[in-house]
Amino acid sequence: MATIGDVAKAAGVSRSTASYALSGKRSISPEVVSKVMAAVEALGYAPNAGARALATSQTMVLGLLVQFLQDEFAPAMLQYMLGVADVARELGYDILMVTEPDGARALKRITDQRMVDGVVLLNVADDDDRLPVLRAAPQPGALVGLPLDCTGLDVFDLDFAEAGRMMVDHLAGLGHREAVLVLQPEHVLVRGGGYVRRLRDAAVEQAAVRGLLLHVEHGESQQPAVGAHLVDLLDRYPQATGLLLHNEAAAAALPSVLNARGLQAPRDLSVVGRYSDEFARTFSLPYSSIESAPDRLGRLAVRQLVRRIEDPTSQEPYVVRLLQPELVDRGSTAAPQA
Amino acid sequence: MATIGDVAKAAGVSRSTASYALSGKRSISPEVVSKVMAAVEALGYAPNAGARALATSQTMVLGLLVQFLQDEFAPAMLQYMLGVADVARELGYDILMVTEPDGARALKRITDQRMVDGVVLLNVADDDDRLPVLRAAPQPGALVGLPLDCTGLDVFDLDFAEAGRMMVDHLAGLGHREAVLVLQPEHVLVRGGGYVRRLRDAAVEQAAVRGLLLHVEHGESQQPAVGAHLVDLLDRYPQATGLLLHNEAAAAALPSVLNARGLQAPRDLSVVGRYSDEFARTFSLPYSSIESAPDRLGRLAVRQLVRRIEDPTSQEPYVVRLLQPELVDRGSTAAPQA
DNA sequence: CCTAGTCTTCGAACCGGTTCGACGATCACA
DNA sequence: TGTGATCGTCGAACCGGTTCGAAGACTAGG
Repeated sequence: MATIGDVAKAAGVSRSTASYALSGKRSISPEVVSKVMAAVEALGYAPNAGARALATSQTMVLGLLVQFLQDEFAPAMLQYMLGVADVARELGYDILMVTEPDGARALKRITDQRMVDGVVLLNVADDDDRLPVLRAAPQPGALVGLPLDCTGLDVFDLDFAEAGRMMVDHLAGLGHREAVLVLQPEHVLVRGGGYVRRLRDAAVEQAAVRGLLLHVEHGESQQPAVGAHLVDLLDRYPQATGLLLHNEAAAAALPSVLNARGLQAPRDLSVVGRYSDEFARTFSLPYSSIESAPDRLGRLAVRQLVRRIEDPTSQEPYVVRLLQPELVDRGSTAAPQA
Repeated sequence: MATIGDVAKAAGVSRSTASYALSGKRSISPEVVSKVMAAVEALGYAPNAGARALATSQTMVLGLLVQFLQDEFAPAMLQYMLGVADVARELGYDILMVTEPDGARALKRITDQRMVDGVVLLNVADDDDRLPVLRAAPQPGALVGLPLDCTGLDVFDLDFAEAGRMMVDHLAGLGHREAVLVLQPEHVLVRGGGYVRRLRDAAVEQAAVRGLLLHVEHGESQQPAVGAHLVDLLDRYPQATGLLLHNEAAAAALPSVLNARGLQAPRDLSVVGRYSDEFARTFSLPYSSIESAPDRLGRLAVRQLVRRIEDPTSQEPYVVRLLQPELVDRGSTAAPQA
């Protein structure tokens, strides 16, 4: 494989001149530049990433830490990843994907060894054990998911509290007086999934304000338990005219459950979910939902991360950006029947 | 950040001695080894990946080339990726994930720049434009997906022809005389998705052998077209008692379609799919199916790839391994009603 | 007592880039 | 005609590891 030394020799110049001709960091005469370019072409030269990383202490690689936790919905994670990968490439970075269960150790490894210039953490929990490692690392990091303590980090997430309020307002505004809120499994909350708590608490509070009787339930995440649980809920709350779903698996399972009972939304039940449009299309879900915008979050996180990488001296304060949720109307809600 | 020079100084030895103490490639006295270890611990030393890559010409990173093509089912891809990532880490490798639409160029970039020690290609098409690049690269590669020309590469895939035969045999064996086979969209075949062709041709041939009247149809991949198409099929082939699905989106959409018509499997229709068990659980699909074992394929590919990386002189012949499909019985087939 | 061999350790070179300081040539200006 | 910039290029050092050859100390054997 050709090195820059070979290129220099072929062009009849020194290594440093070849380097400057390629980088443009010093002025080099046009003739020399074109001779160097010709040599590059002829030899098929490509700079060695390791050598360049050593010399510049930049790898042009971003770490992407994903965790595929039991009880969380894997396909949803993919959308964050794709957003991240997309915009990273646009900005000239490659992605080192790390899926190890022990995220803290993996993070320590890739930052200590200088494999990456920065890191994006997905699936951040309230009290995520990766955060102390990230704060101690010399590379900057960006989070997708809001932890309890955000100091020293750029954080991006959906405003789940606002999402909870929106769902409640939407149903209350249509005149509903009783509804059921199906959350992620309790598991997820206990493990530190703060987004579940934030949506729940805000929904409960807003329900009180609007005079909506709201039954809060933790759902399941795997079939057939998801379906059975939904059936059970329909039995237990026969008065409820609204259903709020903060649980992908439950949303995906709902059509069959309603079908089996001969129920239709919005005729018999108004339904509002919280999932991405992409998800809705994949599962052909006919329910209005609050868009969770995973790819947008991933993109924002990378953009901010790269800004920090490329201007390390910047005193720009750390951001905690909570995206304003939007309700996508798919016509699954209406005023309750008299 | 501490370098090996700092470690050496702290331990009172030369850099080379420190290196040998850590790698164990030459015998070093136990006292010196423990002094070096202590220094490593005290300084929090971790070797710089770039420097090590430069010196050893090994990056301990594998490239993973994924393509998220329109009309192909994205969540299915995730499972291949997870299998690959898992076993790579077990073997000490990290994963550089590349999702660029122009896979050939991306592959050239990461191999030319020596960012990876080897490459796994997912989603390989009949006449994949990444293959010439891979064959010309100095690093070995492994494919998941069978192209037309396998020379010089290790290839892993499900035996789709056998899968087609198995589906047909299963229904024919139960006494069915007429069935519909729903394939991936024609798009996928035209683009070079050989697995569609292989399954189809084998199914058609076996249907002739077994005297089964088989209607071959290309399905859709997005809602609501998928569902509409299934409805249309039920109308067009009222005599068919069997349904074969080689199309994830169609499988996912089928429950609602059957429900809406008041049909049940296997009472009214025998159904056999071709998707992974993981997929079946996620979508709570009650249909028997041929397991496509994506994570197993990913794991096999990485194991073989790493074997090649670690023994580059090996004359071991290239393998083309087609996994024997297995039918997972979920009770959705029965003898046709008289 | 001398020599050959073993065990540890060290110094130097190398991997392939980037970058700094210096140097010679050219040019404008006094 | 001498002086000071400016331009283009080169050599050398450096990034942080690994590895080879050699050298010194010590041991064993003749």
